Amino acid sequence: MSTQTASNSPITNRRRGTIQRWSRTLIPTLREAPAEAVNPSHRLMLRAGCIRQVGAGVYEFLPLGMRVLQKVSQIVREEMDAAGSAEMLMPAIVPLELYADTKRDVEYGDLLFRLTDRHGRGAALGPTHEETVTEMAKGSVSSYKQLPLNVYQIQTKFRDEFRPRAGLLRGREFLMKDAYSFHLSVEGEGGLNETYDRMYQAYVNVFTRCGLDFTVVEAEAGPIGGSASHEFMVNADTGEDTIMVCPATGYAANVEKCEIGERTWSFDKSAPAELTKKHTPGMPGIDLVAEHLGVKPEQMLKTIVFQKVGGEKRKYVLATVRGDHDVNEGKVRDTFGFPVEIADEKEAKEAGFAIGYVSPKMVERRDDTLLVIDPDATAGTWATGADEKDHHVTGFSWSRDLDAELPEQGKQSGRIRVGDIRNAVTGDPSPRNASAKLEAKRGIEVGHIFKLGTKYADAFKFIILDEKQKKQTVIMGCYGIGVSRTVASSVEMSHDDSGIVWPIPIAPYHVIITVMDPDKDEHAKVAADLSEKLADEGVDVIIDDRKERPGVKFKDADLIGIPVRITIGDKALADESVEFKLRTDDGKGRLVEIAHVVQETLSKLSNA
RNA sequence: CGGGGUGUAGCGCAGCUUGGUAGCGCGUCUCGUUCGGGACGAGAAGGUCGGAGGUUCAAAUCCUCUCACCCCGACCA
Repeated sequence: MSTQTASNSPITNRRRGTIQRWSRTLIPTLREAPAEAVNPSHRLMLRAGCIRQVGAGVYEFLPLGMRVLQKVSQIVREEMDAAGSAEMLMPAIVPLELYADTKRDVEYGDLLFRLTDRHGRGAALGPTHEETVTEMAKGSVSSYKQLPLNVYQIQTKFRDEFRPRAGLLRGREFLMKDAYSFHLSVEGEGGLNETYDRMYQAYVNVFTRCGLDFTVVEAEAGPIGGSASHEFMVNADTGEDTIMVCPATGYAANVEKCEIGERTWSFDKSAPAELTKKHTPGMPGIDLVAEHLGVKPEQMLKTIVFQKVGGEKRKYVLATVRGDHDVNEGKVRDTFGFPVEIADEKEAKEAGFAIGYVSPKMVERRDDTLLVIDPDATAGTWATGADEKDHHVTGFSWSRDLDAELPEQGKQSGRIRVGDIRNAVTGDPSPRNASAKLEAKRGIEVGHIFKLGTKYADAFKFIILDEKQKKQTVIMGCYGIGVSRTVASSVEMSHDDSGIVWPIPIAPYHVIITVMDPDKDEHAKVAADLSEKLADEGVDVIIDDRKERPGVKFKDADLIGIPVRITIGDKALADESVEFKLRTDDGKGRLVEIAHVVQETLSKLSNA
């Protein structure tokens, strides 16, 4: 064992590496993964002894997993500090009174873990901390001279997800970095935009340093408008999110937000087929009906009933897209400029909508109803609902069968409009380059930056005087990174049949020294000497000193994914050498003279 | 919250239909032989069969209730 202390100097950041012995830490690797683990990251992190499940969506980090979590946290910390954010720590327990003004406890609903203390006072385990930090800032920032301000914390967050899944990817308890900034202006020096751009760059730095393959996408716009929100997505086929990418321009957006390039449209006047009513019992869904009628989903119209949010009288918005497309609520909202939500089924039925069998013709029967049609759902004849339970029609033509004024290109103002209201799909024209086509990819959201504006400052009446002695509501931004999710995403992105392949910057150890025979003094001595020298250079080393057969150690080394493996055995030692192998190399590695191993390791760790 | 499924040793599973002393593989411990990609032999430890109630001479097995976990969907600042 080393007698040296962990750090060489109290004032430099030069960090001495860690030396750990496998036999003296806890890395319970498994040959078989628990049956419930389906995702690669979940399976492999369990098998590699990184984590263990304690309850639904609740995991403990064992020493190996903890080291990765710490490495990611440290990178986040360094980049946040460098970008001018100051670390702090807020409580996990948030008194319910803090939500009194924002009503987010209601908004969150069951997602909030609630608790009651012995005095009957209500509190929540913080799912995020906008309220807490706004209250904190309001109480301690009283002058414009203290702004801009940017603070962050790395802390466990709690969300009682309906359905936790995929191990660390969607847990009910997870480690998150959340930052909050405060400003008096959006533009200019010290403004929100400046900090937002710095956070954007800091996030790019963080995920690049973590060795992740990621895409920054535009996300649902914030209240201030413009490109007010970005998500950082790790590229992985197993991701839950769909992102759309334009290969020509680099434009990338979450499918929920992705624009679609210009599409031509017209209301075809030809009507080759007659309008015929068909009995389609118990078939509200597109697929069933299409099969029953013998048409393809893309020959059908899908009409979704939305209702205006707020307002005294119910106002309905019909959104019609082609049967194989999905309506995008945000785009429907933007068409008429007021927020909408899917209509309450019971209420809509009472109002006369045959939910499941609705056709666009409902717009001509009701004055309180608007209609928006996707360009791809215009020309041609269609199968659609008959506005009557268990019935559909075929041969529907807009120009022949709708007794209402249809919009024309470039001239839209009435109750019926044509516009982009659906989710983009692969092959759609890019919004930035008419001749390029969008491609869909899968991603895992690991970071999200957001311009909040005055939402929280308004709620908390966080107002301070500017230098002209004018009252200004403070403008805020918030910036999140899912730290534990980042760890899991890395495994999703980087693994093979043998196990995890950690990127060097977040690997729990940089080097594993596999000692073939720990009982042999020579083996043990070379391992000890090498590890000390590597640690002096800042390299983290684990010595596999277990009395196991070589095959077991090799398999485990691959499973836990350490980037560099140094094997100490008789054959190599006879040549004053050890075997040197990268996790990504095949075979048993090549001989490197002991005198050159440190050099070789450093060079591989810094170049790879 | 809707649909489907599973709870038996640390992990993976069989046994349940047809009630009758709780089993297999891996792992763990001991001894021996082995020792460069998850060795072999012999022996051992380890389970109130998720929990509660019921039926029965007898329940892992049948019945009722309950809890937990997983998967699909809906949901996800």
